[in-house]
Amino acid sequence: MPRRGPRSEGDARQEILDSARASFAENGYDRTTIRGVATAAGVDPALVHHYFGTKEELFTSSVSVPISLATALPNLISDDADRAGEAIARLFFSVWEEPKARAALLGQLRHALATGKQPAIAGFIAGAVLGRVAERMTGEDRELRAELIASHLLGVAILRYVVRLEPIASVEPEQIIALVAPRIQTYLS
Amino acid sequence: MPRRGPRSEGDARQEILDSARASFAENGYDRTTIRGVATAAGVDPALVHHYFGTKEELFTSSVSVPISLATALPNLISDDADRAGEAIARLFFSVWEEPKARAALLGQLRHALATGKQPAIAGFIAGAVLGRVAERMTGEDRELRAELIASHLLGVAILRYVVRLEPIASVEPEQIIALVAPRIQTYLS
DNA sequence: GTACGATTTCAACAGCTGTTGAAATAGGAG
DNA sequence: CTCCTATTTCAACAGCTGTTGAAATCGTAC
Repeated sequence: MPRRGPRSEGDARQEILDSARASFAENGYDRTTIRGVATAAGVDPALVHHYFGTKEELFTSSVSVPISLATALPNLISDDADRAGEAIARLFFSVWEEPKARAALLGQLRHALATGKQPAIAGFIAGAVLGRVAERMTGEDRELRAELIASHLLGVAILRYVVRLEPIASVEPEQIIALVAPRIQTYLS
Repeated sequence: MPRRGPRSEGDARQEILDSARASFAENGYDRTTIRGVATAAGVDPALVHHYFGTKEELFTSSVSVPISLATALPNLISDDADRAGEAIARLFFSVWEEPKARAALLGQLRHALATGKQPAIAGFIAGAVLGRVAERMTGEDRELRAELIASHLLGVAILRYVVRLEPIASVEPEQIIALVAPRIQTYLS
């Protein structure tokens, strides 16, 4: 079945993307090398530059996986206000426990933490999550309380997925949800 | 007044230490270069290696500032159990709001996050803080609840001092304490 | 003054990095 | 077969990195 363009398109390309995503998540941005990614993918370093341009573009391409967070969040709060905290916590883990999304989020998180610049993480956390949550909140210090919710979940993600501190790293998500959800709930109202 | 050894000891040495601490806190470990530290201190790069050995040793020397956390924590919990959450939050900010300690902690935090290895941050967070807190706690999941307290404070530190997300970055510490302390308190008992 | 030790600098090494341009290879279209 | 295009590799560049050893500078003791 002949087609226009390369027949095996996306073969080596996909392997490069997967290797890059894994390395960015595991080693962080600075310690990820083009040569390392190429070797892990079994190709020449120049091929990485051929498909994706610079290292920063490779990073953007590899950690950009569709996250259903932004669209799902508003419903959580408006639907059942009493269990919104639990719903947020559950959604948080449903995303982070998926291997591919976890690797992508780890890459973005470590990159934002390494550079320390707002644009990277502002569009990541603030834009996608915080804004949606704060919109539906009421009372004083809406934005600050929304950021406190984010800070708690962010800290959990770091201790569990980056630092892998025990026992929080190996415990079942439900056990964490049961503990965190009530505290999130008190921030919401 | 002649003394044995160099009379101006600790002059350039101290400037190197300060420049290194500032750079590790501002740029992280990987993006901190010996040449950059030397230039900021107004000395030759070789002098940095003369006083401190390798880059890792320079890092250890510059971010090791005495933190009063470990000794102060046990008292906080045993003394007034009802306000232990507030006391912990207040102690947390009393350390982080001091510029020199903040720079040192930022350096250690970014280093631990960049490498992702447990030894660095395990001895830092788990050893110094979590152990002391968990010791005084009662009930089920002591360690997990202690780590959840740590995760919240860790997230606050990252959003406020690393990412500098508004409004949490510019708000008065007391305002954050007033909101965070009650949630910490519920984790304790 | 000379001598000596600490402080500081010069110059350079070997290694790794991102990146690039040209060359080689493949596999289907005509 | 030949041609063409896409895929892939080779070889190398320029730059920055941590690190080192020898040389120079400085201040004090004698």
